[in-house]
Parts: sequence; structure tokens; C-alpha cells
Amino acid sequence: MLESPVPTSCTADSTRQRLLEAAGEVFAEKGFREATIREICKRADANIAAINYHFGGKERLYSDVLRYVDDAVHERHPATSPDAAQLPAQKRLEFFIVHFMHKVFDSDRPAWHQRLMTREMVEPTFALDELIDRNIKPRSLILQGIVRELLGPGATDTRVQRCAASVVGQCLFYWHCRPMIARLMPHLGYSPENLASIAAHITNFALAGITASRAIAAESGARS
Amino acid sequence: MLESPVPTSCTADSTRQRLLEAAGEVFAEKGFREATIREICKRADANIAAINYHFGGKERLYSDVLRYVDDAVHERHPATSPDAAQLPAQKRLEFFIVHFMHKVFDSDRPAWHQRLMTREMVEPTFALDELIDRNIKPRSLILQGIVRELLGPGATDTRVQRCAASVVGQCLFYWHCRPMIARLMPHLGYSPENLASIAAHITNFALAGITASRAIAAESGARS
DNA sequence: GGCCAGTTCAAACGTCTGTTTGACTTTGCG
DNA sequence: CGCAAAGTCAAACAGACGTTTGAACTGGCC
Repeated sequence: MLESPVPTSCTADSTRQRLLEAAGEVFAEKGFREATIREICKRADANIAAINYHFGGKERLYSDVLRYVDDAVHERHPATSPDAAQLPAQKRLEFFIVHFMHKVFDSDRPAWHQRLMTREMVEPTFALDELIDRNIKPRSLILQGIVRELLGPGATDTRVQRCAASVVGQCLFYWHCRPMIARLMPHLGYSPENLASIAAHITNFALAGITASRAIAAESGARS
Repeated sequence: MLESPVPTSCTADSTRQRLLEAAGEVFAEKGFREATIREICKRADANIAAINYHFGGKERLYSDVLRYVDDAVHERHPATSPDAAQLPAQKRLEFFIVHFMHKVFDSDRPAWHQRLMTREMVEPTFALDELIDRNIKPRSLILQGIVRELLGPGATDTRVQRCAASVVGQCLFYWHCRPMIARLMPHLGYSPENLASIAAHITNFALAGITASRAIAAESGARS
């Protein structure tokens, strides 16, 4: 059972599975260091020694959770956007932003998938490099492709990357600074309507910003 | 000495002062929980018991460090922007962004002032509420004032706040996601020239975004 | 039944944390 | 000086943490 198959369908009643789920929650809430294996085992209704038996330690458990997250995400989104390829770039940017905000703030689904990743960005652990190669880099390239199309041909890589950073920066602000926002603007909640409204604002803001960046690039390009 | 005066000028050779400085560094680097009083005392060249003697505990030390930071900042920037009041809003926005990026990424000066605050936003402790009232809220209102002027009269509070969020979100992305950016775009450093270039990009991006938001507000306002 | 690998469990271990202790030295003042 | 307060120091303390241990239990197979 050490190489537990458990391919796709199961009620996940094995201790190993329950530990993965519980660890995902706790790690996403508290981070790697703050999370304690005692709480994880308590939520999974397992003995403390189970973690060392099944995973060989806290670090290995964390790595396995990240890999478990990856597999779950890759199962639902098999390739890089199935149908959106032929849409205009503006629509694809809108979809990207809406989808991104939805993933981060979705409260019903196990949103700790995305939260684990955003946490790794701010407080990296030993597992960040693998996570970047597996998840973040592909998505970053998708966004950069959209932005590059909006910027037009001849846009430099730095210009593309800075515009992409401006897009995700706007999105992540609402997540990273959530404790501060809750105190500074208590009325701003994260209901689906509010989330859609914020995503629409970011999309418009970003489209205008990218257009302006394109104009500046053309200007400085014509000058040289 | 428990109510140590030490008003403004001193070489800061007292143990209490050295502890405040060392604690500021370590707290900014590691965060409240990860920082250990043993390391703080080692850097301050003081005994471990000194913290409990001078401050009464780790938490009280942290609060005092934040207050110490506030005083240092308020001393250098006494009022809300001295001369920039009569500048056009575009220039004030540019100054705000440049100044913000400079404060966060400045490497020579004790930059842990700003880092302590940005850390509190992501990983709040018991001290966040006081920090918001003292520092973050005033600066947020300054930015909102600039954005409101750019958005024109009649802009709703939510529109102003969302545009302000888009501005600081772009700035903070480079700081919060620094570990990820370093791996994803290794060539992007934080030299003064690069920082100025990024600030210029954010300014242009934000000005265009705010203008677009203003247009949408006018459009929906004319429709009603 | 007898056996053995797989699994669970309570208890303990070693380490790191913030804090406290009690003796010691230094300082300020009559 | 004399002496009390302020300050320093090494050592120990209590708690939480990840990990290990060795016995107990489970299920399938001969």
C-alpha cells in the first residue's frame, strides 16, 4: 500500500488520502511552518505517527500535497485552454482574469489548491522551484501570450512581462492584502457579484494600460 | 531607564536601542513568528533576558518596534506631502509610485521599515490594526485623493478604491512575489535604473487604466 | 490455527522556543 | 564609603514541535 494506486475514483477513506486532504487544508491556512502535524492528524482522524509512516516526514508530506494538488488541477484542466484559442485576445484576457479571481476566492471548492501556490510565492519553501516549473510557468506563458498579442508584434519581452505583472499584480493584491483590505474597506466583500465586478474593473484597467504601453512602444520605436 | 527618553539624537548605544534596531531587522526578514529572540539578542550583542527585562516579552518588543518605526518615519515625513499639493494629479501619482517603489526596494537604508508593514498586510499579527490606523490609512487616503482627482468629480468611492488598489497592487506584486519573479525572470533585477523603469511603466499603465475607468463611469452615468 | 507484512497506537525522545530565576556587576546618590 | 536601584548574565524552566519506538492490531495466505 506504500505505492497506493487509488487512481481516480474512490471515497478516499484510506488514512493516506485523508491525511493528504487534511494537510492541504492546514498547509493552505497556516503555511508550512505554522502548520503542525498534530493538527493535520487530528483533522484526518489519524495517529501522529501516521505521517512518518506514510510519507516519511513533514517535508515529504508537503511535497506530496503539492503534487497531489497538481494532479487534481491537471485532471480538470487537461491542456492549455481547450476552446479559447480562437477567441480574440481581449476576451481571452477577460477569461484569464475572471478564472484567476474565481480560483483564488472560490469558497465552496477546496480553494486551498490556489492558496498553496500563492502562499509559496510570498513565503517560498524548498518546494517552490518544482511548483514554478509545473504550474506557475505554464500559466505565466499563457498570460504572456495573450498580452503579447494585445501589445502587437515587436513588443519586447520585458514590456510583455511588465504588462503581465501588472495584470496579475492587480488580481493578487485582493488576495495577499486581504487582512488589510478587510480592515480598510470593510464593506468590500467577496461575493460572486463583487468578484465579477472586480474582475471586470481589472480587465478594463489592464486593457487600457496595455494599449497605452503599446502606444509608448510604437512611439519610442518610431523615434529610433 | 524603563521609560527611556532618548528623544532624537544619540549614538544608540544603549541596550534597549540596539535591541530595537536588531529586532527591526530580524522581524522584517523573518516575520514575527520565525524571528527568535536569541538571534535578535545575538545581533544586538545582548543577553537573552534583556528582552524580557526591557520590553516584557517578545510581543511587546514587536509592538515597540512598530511604534519605533512609525516615529522614525513621521520624523522624516512630518506632514502629508509638503510641496506636492499644487502639482497636477498625474505628477503626484508618478511621485507616489516612484516613492513607494523606492521605499520598498531601497537596499542601503534600513528598508525594514516598509518591509515590516508589507509583511503585516500578508501575515497580520495582533499589531495590524494599530499599524493601519497609524500608517496605512493615511497613505491610502493620499492615494485615493490623487486617484479621485484623476477620475474627475462624481466618481464613486468604490471606483476610486478599485483604481487605487490597481495602483498599489501593481507595485506590491514586485515585492510580494519577489521569490517567484527571481526564478521566473532571473534577468529582472532591482537596480535603481530598473526600479525607475518599472515605476514609469506602472505610472503609464495606471494613468491609462484610470482614464478608461473614468470613461466607463461617464458612459454608465450618462445612460442612467 | 500459525505466520507475517501492513498498519495503528500511546508513549517517549530530543530539540527549539519564550520565559523565568537568582546571583552578579554596575550605576547613582546620600 | 554604603547601599539600594538598575542592569547584566548563565543557567534552568515549561511548553510545543517533529520524530522515533516498540507493542498491539489487522487481514490475507499457507
